[in-house]
Amino acid sequence: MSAARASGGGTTPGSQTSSGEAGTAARHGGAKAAPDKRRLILDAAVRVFARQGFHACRVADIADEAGVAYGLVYHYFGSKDEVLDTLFLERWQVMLELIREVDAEPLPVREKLRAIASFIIDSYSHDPDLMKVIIVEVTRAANSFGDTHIGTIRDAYELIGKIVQQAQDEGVFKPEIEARFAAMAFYGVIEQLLTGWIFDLLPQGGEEFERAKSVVVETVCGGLEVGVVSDETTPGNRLPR
Amino acid sequence: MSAARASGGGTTPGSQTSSGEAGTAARHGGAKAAPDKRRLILDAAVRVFARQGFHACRVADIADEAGVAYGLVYHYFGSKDEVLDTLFLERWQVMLELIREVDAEPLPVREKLRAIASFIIDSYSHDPDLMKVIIVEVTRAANSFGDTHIGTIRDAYELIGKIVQQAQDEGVFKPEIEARFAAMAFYGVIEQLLTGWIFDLLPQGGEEFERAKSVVVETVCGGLEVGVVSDETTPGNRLPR
DNA sequence: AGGTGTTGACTGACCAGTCAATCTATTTGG
DNA sequence: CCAAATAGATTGACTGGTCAGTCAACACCT
Repeated sequence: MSAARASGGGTTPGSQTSSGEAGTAARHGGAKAAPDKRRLILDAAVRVFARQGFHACRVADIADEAGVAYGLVYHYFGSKDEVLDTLFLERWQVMLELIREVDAEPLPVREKLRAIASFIIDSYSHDPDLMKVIIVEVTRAANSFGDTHIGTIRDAYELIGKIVQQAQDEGVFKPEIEARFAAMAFYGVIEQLLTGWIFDLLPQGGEEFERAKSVVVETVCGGLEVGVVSDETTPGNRLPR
Repeated sequence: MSAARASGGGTTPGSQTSSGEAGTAARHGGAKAAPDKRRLILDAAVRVFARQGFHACRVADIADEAGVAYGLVYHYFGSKDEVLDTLFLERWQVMLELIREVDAEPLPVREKLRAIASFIIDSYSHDPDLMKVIIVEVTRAANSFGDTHIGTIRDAYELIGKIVQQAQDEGVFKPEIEARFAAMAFYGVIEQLLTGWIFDLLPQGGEEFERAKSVVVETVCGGLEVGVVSDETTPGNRLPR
């Protein structure tokens, strides 16, 4: 939507600073090289949103966390909403790009889906707070933000759907499960795993993350590929009472 | 099977009277019971929360929608939060009950999981607004409500996990995918489908709902059952930049 | 001097929750 | 059989606090 706030600074959406405040030292010749306050505010916002939630936190909390004055937030962003918008779009755009790249390469479906799952899970592994904010405050917020960005979110589902569709055309995936549904299922498994980590319902760690990637691919592809016994004789539907 | 003896009105989605404490005035044995204002308020709240979101709506909106005075909301509920809490618990409790019942019966895993998926999807079909509110405002709200009810939510995941575990013990499901993960995957697929309907990303309707049930069971069970070749090797990792 | 970055006190709107008053039904007791 | 007493249900104006967003001034560069 509106946006256009995309700051002229050539920084690609993906190259965010990774919270690497290690280099507090001035790396810019002079002694007091001004740190990028805009970035500082964004990174602080991630932490605050993740900790308190978007609605529960005040703009002052973001400013405090970033160590800047209240008003500066409004110098760089038009509103509190815009801060969240920026965080979401910045990250989601990178993901869309990756999906498009993966899709373009000549790989078996499993590999493509694995690459996507890996990217999302690695994103979480790399910056859990950011992914938490995106999922909790945007992706699942049917009112407010989810509604605003629904188009962008949909793009991802459709791209994944295209990959599934292609696999069906090639005869690798069963045709009877609609591609759109399958895409949602695939994404749903990933998001639920992240949710499990976010809520501390599942153990976290490098090993778990790797295992999770396999779970996603195994589970979903296993159920979608042809040649598997499907003795499912569509039982009479049992409605829950 | 079916679990007919579900205490009280039953498991059918919706139409439950105020469950629990404040049954007060309602026990009018006669035909035309006085309108239960408490229930009226709860039902109105579902509509308002679904339409505007919990945070975006005012208590006055709920009162207006219910056609009662502002103060009456506080006569029946201690706070705005408590209204949402009540809605969530009321529904989630029914689901937990159903899962326990299903688990207790001697059925093949596929049937058990299908019964659970059916129940949730039928719940959505019967009262989309309520399910939207529960998913959007509670289940995925890591801060605020999600945090409050995390224990109750976890119960559901664990019960499903137990079902998967049992299937693994019986040799029906592969043992190498941890039951907890599989349970999350299963639930994730369902929730994502609901999300798709909520956001209007997937077509809705009786037929689609039935198809969805099959997708869930097919997809997840297909990937979890034994007898499938797992030629998965080499995780080619790709870190997000 | 002029521009960009930065500050934080201030304000105006908004809204959850309170409360005293009013209404309605049920019970008491005369 | 009715009136007064009691208890709960219902009303909506009001309050107290919160907070997003504004703005005038100040700092620092070129």
